[in-house]
Amino acid sequence: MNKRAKVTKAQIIEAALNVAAEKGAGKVTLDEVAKVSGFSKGGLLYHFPSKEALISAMVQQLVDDTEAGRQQLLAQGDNALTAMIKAHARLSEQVQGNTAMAILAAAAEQPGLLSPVQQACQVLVQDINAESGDNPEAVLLMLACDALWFQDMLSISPFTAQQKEQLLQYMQRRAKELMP
Amino acid sequence: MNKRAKVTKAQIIEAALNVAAEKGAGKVTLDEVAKVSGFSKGGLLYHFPSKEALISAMVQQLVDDTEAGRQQLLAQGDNALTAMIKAHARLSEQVQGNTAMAILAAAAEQPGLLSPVQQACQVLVQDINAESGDNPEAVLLMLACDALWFQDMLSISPFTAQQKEQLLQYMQRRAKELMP
DNA sequence: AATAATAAACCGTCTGGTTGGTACAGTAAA
DNA sequence: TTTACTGTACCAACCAGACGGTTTATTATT
Repeated sequence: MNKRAKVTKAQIIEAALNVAAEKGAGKVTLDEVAKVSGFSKGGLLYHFPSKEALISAMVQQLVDDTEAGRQQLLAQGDNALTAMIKAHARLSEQVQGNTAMAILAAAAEQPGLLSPVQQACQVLVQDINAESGDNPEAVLLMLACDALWFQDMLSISPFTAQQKEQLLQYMQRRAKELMP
Repeated sequence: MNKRAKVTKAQIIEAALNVAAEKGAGKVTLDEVAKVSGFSKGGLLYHFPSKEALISAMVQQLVDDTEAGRQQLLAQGDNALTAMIKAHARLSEQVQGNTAMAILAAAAEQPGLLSPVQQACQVLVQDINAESGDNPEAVLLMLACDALWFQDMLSISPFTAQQKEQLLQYMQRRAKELMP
């Protein structure tokens, strides 16, 4: 059934994300994902005809989740910058640490699987540029936010949780100033 | 001999970086590095007792190179922020694109190999905070610069080369303003 | 409603290939 | 003679994917 298949696919992706988060990006193997998800390897390959397809789906889901969260914040009245900052902060907390690192590292094996991420970035830049009147300060804020996220992703953040919190608050204040 | 060994090690690391840049992070195998470097697999393992040791050396070299470039700029009279921005820009051009992505992705397989990177980041933040009088704007600029580098690394930059150039120029102007 | 037919979802094993690493005998240089 | 390798042969583990078979759900037929 269509619905059942969707649920199964989601479960497999979730399992893959867990494997990546817990064992590291290099350990995302079909066998391991099968074991964790509870489905068989054959079942995996029925839904995702190749490992690449699975990783691609993982990336897509991350992008979709982030974008959905951002849209929700926009609908609540936040400006593009603020929404982005909040969405990223939320994502950083979501699964403590390295879920996304895993995806990116896995995707790095097959360059090109990150193109959905790039597209999402482009949309973001356009939104922010449009709303800020091409103010480079706004783009800088966006980039700084990205960097915090990248650092968390790779567990190389030079900041304490407290410092990061202060930074994010400062950024949100700044975001309100910049957006008319 | 010590000198000869050093040269050989450097050649092996360079070969490994090339493999990573050309074939992707996941394809950095001992056999491939041996083939590209011109040394035998036995030779590799003589100098780097494990793959982990090799990757660790790759990361360390990247960090050292970047830090050396930054120190050079500092010695020439640039302030900490400007030096950092220039050093990153240089690094982005250096090997067109994905050398560093490869290192990071490879390192992601063995979490913890990135700790030299984290340490380097901490030093950077301290330098910039000290020199700017803990101005959060300076940290923001640094983060934005980081983000540009991360984006290049993963080939997900939403900017054209021209746009990035303009951004970097804007950032350098801003850096001069912020630094007394 | 019972049954048969068909398709979708899923299982578990097998295979061919790759990988990191070992062992070791031998060669060349310093 | 020690250091720096070469080259080969080898191994155990791992891995992606193929494959044939089995169960479950849906549809068609009687």
